[in-house]
Amino acid sequence: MSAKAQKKPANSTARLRDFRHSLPMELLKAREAAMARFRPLLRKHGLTEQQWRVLRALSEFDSVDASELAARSFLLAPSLSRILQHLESENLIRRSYDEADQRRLIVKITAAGQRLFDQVAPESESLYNTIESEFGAERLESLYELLAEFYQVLDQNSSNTE
Amino acid sequence: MSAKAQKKPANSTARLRDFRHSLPMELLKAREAAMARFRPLLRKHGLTEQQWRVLRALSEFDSVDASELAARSFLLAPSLSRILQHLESENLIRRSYDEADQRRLIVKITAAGQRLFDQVAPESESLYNTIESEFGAERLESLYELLAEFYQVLDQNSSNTE
DNA sequence: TGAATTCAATTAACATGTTAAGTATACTGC
DNA sequence: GCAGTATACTTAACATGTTAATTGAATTCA
Repeated sequence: MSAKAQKKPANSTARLRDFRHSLPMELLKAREAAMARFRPLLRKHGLTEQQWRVLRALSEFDSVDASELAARSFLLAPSLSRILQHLESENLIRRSYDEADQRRLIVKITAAGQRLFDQVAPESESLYNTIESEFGAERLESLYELLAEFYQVLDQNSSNTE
Repeated sequence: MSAKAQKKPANSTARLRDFRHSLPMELLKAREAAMARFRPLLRKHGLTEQQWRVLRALSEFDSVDASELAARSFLLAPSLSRILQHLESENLIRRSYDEADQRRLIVKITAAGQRLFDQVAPESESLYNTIESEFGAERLESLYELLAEFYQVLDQNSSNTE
Protein backbone atom coordinates (compact mmCIF):
# COMPACT_ATOMS: atom_id res chain seq x y z
CA MET A 1 0.00 0.00 0.00
CA SER A 2 1.46 3.28 -1.10
CA ALA A 3 1.75 6.51 0.85
CA LYS A 4 -1.35 8.33 -0.24
CA ALA A 5 -3.04 10.85 1.97
CA GLN A 6 -4.50 9.28 5.07
CA LYS A 7 -7.56 11.03 6.44
CA LYS A 8 -7.64 11.82 10.11
CA PRO A 9 -10.53 10.78 12.31
CA ALA A 10 -12.88 13.74 12.23
CA ASN A 11 -12.96 14.31 15.96
CA SER A 12 -9.25 14.79 16.37
CA THR A 13 -9.39 18.47 15.55
CA ALA A 14 -11.57 21.49 15.41
CA ARG A 15 -13.13 21.28 11.99
CA LEU A 16 -13.42 24.08 9.54
CA ARG A 17 -16.12 24.20 6.97
CA ASP A 18 -15.24 22.03 4.02
CA PHE A 19 -12.02 23.16 2.45
CA ARG A 20 -13.95 23.46 -0.80
CA HIS A 21 -15.48 26.57 0.69
CA SER A 22 -12.34 28.58 1.04
CA LEU A 23 -13.40 31.65 -0.84
CA PRO A 24 -9.96 33.18 -1.50
CA MET A 25 -8.76 29.88 -2.88
CA GLU A 26 -11.76 29.41 -5.14
CA LEU A 27 -11.22 32.91 -6.50
CA LEU A 28 -7.58 32.08 -6.98
CA LYS A 29 -8.37 28.88 -8.85
CA ALA A 30 -10.78 30.61 -11.18
CA ARG A 31 -8.28 33.36 -11.80
CA GLU A 32 -5.53 30.89 -12.50
CA ALA A 33 -7.74 29.00 -14.97
CA ALA A 34 -8.24 32.25 -16.85
CA MET A 35 -4.64 33.39 -16.66
CA ALA A 36 -3.45 30.05 -17.98
CA ARG A 37 -5.09 31.05 -21.24
CA PHE A 38 -3.45 34.46 -21.47
CA ARG A 39 -0.01 33.78 -20.09
CA PRO A 40 1.43 32.05 -23.18
CA LEU A 41 0.44 35.00 -25.34
CA LEU A 42 1.96 37.56 -22.99
CA ARG A 43 5.04 35.48 -22.55
CA LYS A 44 5.47 35.26 -26.30
CA HIS A 45 5.72 39.04 -26.31
CA GLY A 46 8.02 39.17 -23.30
CA LEU A 47 5.40 40.58 -20.98
CA THR A 48 4.22 39.57 -17.56
CA GLU A 49 0.61 39.82 -16.60
CA GLN A 50 1.25 42.92 -14.52
CA GLN A 51 3.28 44.66 -17.20
CA TRP A 52 0.40 44.04 -19.56
CA ARG A 53 -2.07 45.54 -17.10
CA VAL A 54 0.08 48.67 -16.99
CA LEU A 55 0.38 48.95 -20.76
CA ARG A 56 -3.31 48.39 -21.12
CA ALA A 57 -4.13 51.13 -18.65
CA LEU A 58 -1.64 53.47 -20.30
CA SER A 59 -2.95 52.82 -23.78
CA GLU A 60 -6.12 54.64 -22.81
CA PHE A 61 -4.41 57.85 -21.72
CA ASP A 62 -1.95 60.34 -22.99
CA SER A 63 -0.66 60.96 -19.55
CA VAL A 64 -1.29 59.47 -16.11
CA ASP A 65 0.38 59.94 -12.78
CA ALA A 66 1.64 56.94 -10.86
CA SER A 67 -1.08 56.96 -8.22
CA GLU A 68 -3.80 56.90 -10.81
CA LEU A 69 -1.99 54.21 -12.72
CA ALA A 70 -1.63 52.07 -9.61
CA ALA A 71 -5.36 52.29 -8.99
CA ARG A 72 -6.24 51.47 -12.58
CA SER A 73 -3.89 48.52 -12.88
CA PHE A 74 -4.63 47.38 -9.34
CA LEU A 75 -0.99 47.26 -8.34
CA LEU A 76 0.62 48.34 -5.09
CA ALA A 77 2.97 51.27 -5.26
CA PRO A 78 6.17 49.27 -4.71
CA SER A 79 5.29 46.81 -7.45
CA LEU A 80 4.36 49.55 -9.85
CA SER A 81 7.57 51.39 -9.10
CA ARG A 82 9.66 48.38 -10.11
CA ILE A 83 7.53 47.61 -13.12
CA LEU A 84 7.78 51.15 -14.45
CA GLN A 85 11.56 51.08 -14.15
CA HIS A 86 11.58 47.85 -16.10
CA LEU A 87 9.20 49.08 -18.78
CA GLU A 88 11.18 52.28 -19.21
CA SER A 89 14.41 50.32 -19.63
CA GLU A 90 12.70 48.58 -22.55
CA ASN A 91 11.50 51.87 -24.01
CA LEU A 92 7.86 50.93 -23.67
CA ILE A 93 7.04 53.86 -21.40
CA ARG A 94 8.57 57.19 -20.40
CA ARG A 95 8.68 58.67 -16.90
CA SER A 96 8.89 62.33 -15.97
CA TYR A 97 7.96 64.56 -13.09
CA ASP A 98 5.01 66.89 -12.91
CA GLU A 99 6.24 70.48 -13.22
CA ALA A 100 3.58 71.74 -10.87
CA ASP A 101 4.24 69.07 -8.25
CA GLN A 102 7.63 67.47 -8.31
CA ARG A 103 6.41 64.59 -6.18
CA ARG A 104 4.16 63.29 -8.89
CA LEU A 105 5.47 60.91 -11.49
CA ILE A 106 3.99 61.28 -14.93
CA VAL A 107 3.91 58.17 -17.07
CA LYS A 108 3.40 57.99 -20.81
CA ILE A 109 3.40 55.10 -23.20
CA THR A 110 5.96 55.38 -26.01
CA ALA A 111 5.35 54.73 -29.69
CA ALA A 112 7.03 51.36 -29.28
CA GLY A 113 4.83 50.62 -26.29
CA GLN A 114 1.75 51.53 -28.25
CA ARG A 115 2.84 49.32 -31.13
CA LEU A 116 3.34 46.40 -28.77
CA PHE A 117 -0.06 47.03 -27.28
CA ASP A 118 -1.68 47.17 -30.69
CA GLN A 119 -0.06 43.89 -31.52
CA VAL A 120 -1.08 42.01 -28.39
CA ALA A 121 -4.54 43.49 -27.87
CA PRO A 122 -6.35 41.71 -30.71
CA GLU A 123 -4.91 38.35 -29.73
CA SER A 124 -5.88 38.97 -26.14
CA GLU A 125 -9.35 39.93 -27.24
CA SER A 126 -9.59 36.75 -29.24
CA LEU A 127 -8.66 34.61 -26.24
CA TYR A 128 -11.20 36.47 -24.20
CA ASN A 129 -13.90 35.72 -26.76
CA THR A 130 -13.00 32.07 -26.65
CA ILE A 131 -13.46 32.02 -22.90
CA GLU A 132 -16.73 33.85 -23.22
CA SER A 133 -18.10 31.36 -25.71
CA GLU A 134 -16.91 28.37 -23.70
CA PHE A 135 -18.39 29.54 -20.45
CA GLY A 136 -21.38 31.35 -21.91
CA ALA A 137 -21.92 35.07 -22.17
CA GLU A 138 -24.77 35.14 -19.68
CA ARG A 139 -23.00 33.17 -17.01
CA LEU A 140 -19.93 35.32 -17.54
CA GLU A 141 -22.02 38.44 -17.07
CA SER A 142 -23.48 37.00 -13.87
CA LEU A 143 -20.02 36.27 -12.62
CA TYR A 144 -18.89 39.85 -13.30
CA GLU A 145 -21.87 41.18 -11.43
CA LEU A 146 -21.38 38.96 -8.43
CA LEU A 147 -17.71 39.78 -8.25
CA ALA A 148 -18.36 43.50 -8.43
CA GLU A 149 -21.03 43.30 -5.78
CA PHE A 150 -18.78 41.20 -3.63
CA TYR A 151 -15.86 43.53 -3.43
CA GLN A 152 -18.07 46.56 -3.19
CA VAL A 153 -19.83 45.10 -0.17
CA LEU A 154 -16.58 44.05 1.45
CA ASP A 155 -14.71 47.25 0.75
CA GLN A 156 -17.51 49.38 2.04
CA ASN A 157 -17.80 47.57 5.34
CA SER A 158 -14.09 47.35 5.95
CA SER A 159 -13.33 51.08 6.16
CA ASN A 160 -14.99 51.35 9.56
CA THR A 161 -13.59 48.14 10.98
CA GLU A 162 -10.59 49.63 12.73
CA MET B 1 -5.30 72.59 -14.06
CA SER B 2 -3.50 69.72 -12.45
CA ALA B 3 -2.02 66.65 -14.05
CA LYS B 4 -4.85 64.20 -13.74
CA ALA B 5 -5.31 61.42 -16.26
CA GLN B 6 -6.04 62.72 -19.71
CA LYS B 7 -8.18 60.46 -21.84
CA LYS B 8 -7.02 59.78 -25.34
CA PRO B 9 -9.28 60.31 -28.30
CA ALA B 10 -10.93 56.96 -28.82
CA ASN B 11 -9.83 56.45 -32.39
CA SER B 12 -6.15 56.75 -31.71
CA THR B 13 -5.78 53.11 -30.85
CA ALA B 14 -7.26 49.68 -31.24
CA ARG B 15 -9.76 49.50 -28.42
CA LEU B 16 -10.20 46.60 -26.08
CA ARG B 17 -13.48 45.89 -24.41
CA ASP B 18 -13.94 48.12 -21.42
CA PHE B 19 -11.17 47.60 -18.92
CA ARG B 20 -13.89 46.87 -16.38
CA HIS B 21 -14.29 43.55 -18.13
CA SER B 22 -10.85 42.21 -17.49
CA LEU B 23 -11.81 38.95 -15.92
CA PRO B 24 -8.51 38.09 -14.24
CA MET B 25 -8.43 41.52 -12.65
CA GLU B 26 -11.99 41.32 -11.40
CA LEU B 27 -11.21 37.97 -9.83
CA LEU B 28 -8.11 39.48 -8.31
CA LYS B 29 -10.02 42.40 -6.86
CA ALA B 30 -12.63 40.17 -5.29
CA ARG B 31 -9.95 37.94 -3.89
CA GLU B 32 -8.06 40.89 -2.48
CA ALA B 33 -11.22 42.23 -0.83
CA ALA B 34 -11.62 38.88 0.91
CA MET B 35 -7.96 38.48 1.84
CA ALA B 36 -7.88 41.93 3.36
CA ARG B 37 -10.21 40.53 6.01
CA PHE B 38 -8.09 37.49 6.81
CA ARG B 39 -4.58 38.85 6.49
CA PRO B 40 -4.48 40.72 9.82
CA LEU B 41 -5.49 37.58 11.69
CA LEU B 42 -2.88 35.43 9.97
CA ARG B 43 -0.26 38.07 10.42
CA LYS B 44 -1.02 38.25 14.13
CA HIS B 45 -0.06 34.58 14.30
CA GLY B 46 3.00 35.00 12.11
CA LEU B 47 1.50 33.19 9.14
CA THR B 48 1.22 34.07 5.49
CA GLU B 49 -1.82 33.16 3.51
CA GLN B 50 0.00 30.31 1.79
CA GLN B 51 1.44 28.91 5.00
CA TRP B 52 -2.07 28.87 6.39
CA ARG B 53 -3.36 27.01 3.36
CA VAL B 54 -0.72 24.35 3.96
CA LEU B 55 -1.51 24.01 7.66
CA ARG B 56 -5.17 23.84 6.88
CA ALA B 57 -4.69 21.08 4.35
CA LEU B 58 -2.39 19.19 6.73
CA SER B 59 -4.78 19.46 9.64
CA GLU B 60 -7.10 17.10 7.81
CA PHE B 61 -4.57 14.33 7.34
CA ASP B 62 -2.14 12.30 9.36
CA SER B 63 0.20 12.05 6.46
CA VAL B 64 0.35 13.52 2.96
CA ASP B 65 2.98 13.49 0.29
CA ALA B 66 4.15 16.74 -1.23
CA SER B 67 2.42 16.31 -4.57
CA GLU B 68 -0.92 15.73 -2.93
CA LEU B 69 -0.31 18.66 -0.61
CA ALA B 70 0.54 20.94 -3.52
CA ALA B 71 -2.73 20.03 -5.22
CA ARG B 72 -4.79 20.53 -2.08
CA SER B 73 -3.25 23.86 -1.15
CA PHE B 74 -3.10 24.98 -4.77
CA LEU B 75 0.58 25.84 -4.65
CA LEU B 76 3.26 25.19 -7.25
CA ALA B 77 5.99 22.77 -6.30
CA PRO B 78 8.75 25.36 -5.93
CA SER B 79 6.63 27.52 -3.65
CA LEU B 80 5.57 24.57 -1.56
CA SER B 81 9.15 23.40 -1.28
CA ARG B 82 10.22 26.72 0.23
CA ILE B 83 7.18 26.97 2.46
CA LEU B 84 7.71 23.49 3.90
CA GLN B 85 11.32 24.29 4.73
CA HIS B 86 10.14 27.40 6.52
CA LEU B 87 7.35 25.65 8.41
CA GLU B 88 9.68 22.87 9.49
CA SER B 89 12.20 25.39 10.80
CA GLU B 90 9.40 26.66 13.01
CA ASN B 91 8.48 23.14 14.15
CA LEU B 92 4.99 23.38 12.71
CA ILE B 93 5.47 20.42 10.39
CA ARG B 94 7.84 17.48 9.96
CA ARG B 95 9.26 16.18 6.68
CA SER B 96 10.45 12.66 5.92
CA TYR B 97 10.86 10.41 2.93
CA ASP B 98 8.62 7.55 1.93
CA GLU B 99 10.38 4.27 2.65
CA ALA B 100 8.83 2.59 -0.36
CA ASP B 101 9.68 5.44 -2.73
CA GLN B 102 12.52 7.66 -1.68
CA ARG B 103 11.49 10.32 -4.13
CA ARG B 104 8.33 11.09 -2.23
CA LEU B 105 8.33 13.59 0.59
CA ILE B 106 5.97 12.79 3.45
CA VAL B 107 4.67 15.76 5.40
CA LYS B 108 3.02 15.69 8.82
CA ILE B 109 1.76 18.45 11.04
CA THR B 110 3.37 18.58 14.50
CA ALA B 111 1.58 18.98 17.79
CA ALA B 112 2.63 22.63 17.83
CA GLY B 113 1.34 23.04 14.31
CA GLN B 114 -1.96 21.49 15.28
CA ARG B 115 -2.22 23.78 18.30
CA LEU B 116 -1.62 26.81 16.12
CA PHE B 117 -4.22 25.61 13.69
CA ASP B 118 -6.74 25.03 16.46
CA GLN B 119 -6.09 28.54 17.67
CA VAL B 120 -6.47 30.29 14.31
CA ALA B 121 -9.27 28.20 12.84
CA PRO B 122 -12.15 29.52 14.98
CA GLU B 123 -11.14 33.12 14.37
CA SER B 124 -10.87 32.45 10.66
CA GLU B 125 -14.26 30.80 10.73
CA SER B 126 -15.69 33.81 12.46
CA LEU B 127 -14.34 36.18 9.83
CA TYR B 128 -15.77 33.95 7.16
CA ASN B 129 -19.18 34.07 8.80
CA THR B 130 -19.02 37.84 8.87
CA ILE B 131 -18.35 37.92 5.14
CA GLU B 132 -21.15 35.48 4.55
CA SER B 133 -23.65 37.59 6.46
CA GLU B 134 -22.50 40.81 4.78
CA PHE B 135 -22.70 39.47 1.29
CA GLY B 136 -25.58 37.09 1.86
CA ALA B 137 -25.44 33.31 2.04
CA GLU B 138 -27.37 32.76 -1.17
CA ARG B 139 -25.31 35.12 -3.26
CA LEU B 140 -22.17 33.59 -1.79
CA GLU B 141 -23.38 30.15 -2.75
CA SER B 142 -24.10 31.36 -6.28
CA LEU B 143 -20.61 32.79 -6.47
CA TYR B 144 -19.08 29.48 -5.40
CA GLU B 145 -21.05 27.66 -8.02
CA LEU B 146 -20.13 30.01 -10.81
CA LEU B 147 -16.48 29.92 -9.87
CA ALA B 148 -16.42 26.14 -9.78
CA GLU B 149 -18.18 25.91 -13.10
CA PHE B 150 -15.85 28.47 -14.54
CA TYR B 151 -12.61 26.74 -13.82
CA GLN B 152 -14.02 23.35 -14.61
CA VAL B 153 -15.04 24.54 -18.06
CA LEU B 154 -11.74 26.24 -18.67
CA ASP B 155 -9.57 23.44 -17.35
CA GLN B 156 -11.41 20.85 -19.36
CA ASN B 157 -11.07 22.68 -22.64
CA SER B 158 -7.44 23.60 -22.12
CA SER B 159 -6.01 20.09 -21.91
CA ASN B 160 -6.55 19.50 -25.63
CA THR B 161 -5.49 22.96 -26.76
CA GLU B 162 -1.88 22.10 -27.49
C1' DT C 1 21.10 -5.69 -16.16
C1' DG C 2 22.09 -1.44 -17.60
C1' DA C 3 21.25 2.64 -20.60
C1' DA C 4 17.50 5.58 -21.40
C1' DT C 5 13.49 7.49 -19.72
C1' DT C 6 10.23 9.05 -16.39
C1' DC C 7 9.13 10.95 -12.05
C1' DA C 8 9.33 13.82 -7.50
C1' DA C 9 11.30 17.26 -5.44
C1' DT C 10 14.63 21.00 -5.15
C1' DT C 11 17.37 24.88 -6.77
C1' DA C 12 18.03 28.89 -9.58
C1' DA C 13 16.75 33.23 -11.52
C1' DC C 14 13.84 36.80 -12.08
C1' DA C 15 9.31 39.25 -11.21
C1' DT C 16 5.75 40.50 -8.08
C1' DG C 17 3.17 40.76 -3.34
C1' DT C 18 3.37 42.72 1.18
C1' DT C 19 4.76 45.55 4.95
C1' DA C 20 7.84 48.90 6.85
C1' DA C 21 11.17 52.45 6.45
C1' DG C 22 13.20 56.14 3.89
C1' DT C 23 13.38 60.45 0.85
C1' DA C 24 12.01 64.41 -1.20
C1' DT C 25 8.44 67.65 -2.08
C1' DA C 26 4.28 70.19 -0.84
C1' DC C 27 1.20 72.05 2.47
C1' DT C 28 -0.46 74.11 7.01
C1' DG C 29 -0.71 77.02 10.71
C1' DC C 30 1.40 80.05 13.54
C1' DG D 1 9.15 82.01 6.77
C1' DC D 2 9.64 78.02 9.29
C1' DA D 3 8.58 73.86 12.18
C1' DG D 4 5.52 70.21 11.79
C1' DT D 5 2.81 67.37 9.09
C1' DA D 6 1.05 65.20 5.04
C1' DT D 7 1.76 63.40 0.42
C1' DA D 8 3.98 60.67 -3.52
C1' DC D 9 7.10 57.76 -4.58
C1' DT D 10 11.13 54.69 -3.80
C1' DT D 11 13.96 51.23 -1.26
C1' DA D 12 14.47 47.46 1.60
C1' DA D 13 13.51 42.90 3.23
C1' DC D 14 11.31 38.82 3.00
C1' DA D 15 7.83 35.55 0.94
C1' DT D 16 5.66 33.74 -3.06
C1' DG D 17 4.71 33.15 -8.36
C1' DT D 18 6.62 31.42 -12.57
C1' DT D 19 9.57 28.97 -15.68
C1' DA D 20 13.71 26.37 -16.51
C1' DA D 21 17.40 23.57 -15.01
C1' DT D 22 19.08 20.20 -11.78
C1' DT D 23 19.40 16.19 -8.70
C1' DG D 24 18.35 11.73 -7.21
C1' DA D 25 15.34 7.83 -7.33
C1' DA D 26 12.29 4.64 -9.74
C1' DT D 27 10.82 2.48 -14.02
C1' DT D 28 11.16 0.65 -18.72
C1' DC D 29 12.76 -2.12 -22.05
C1' DA D 30 15.99 -3.78 -25.19
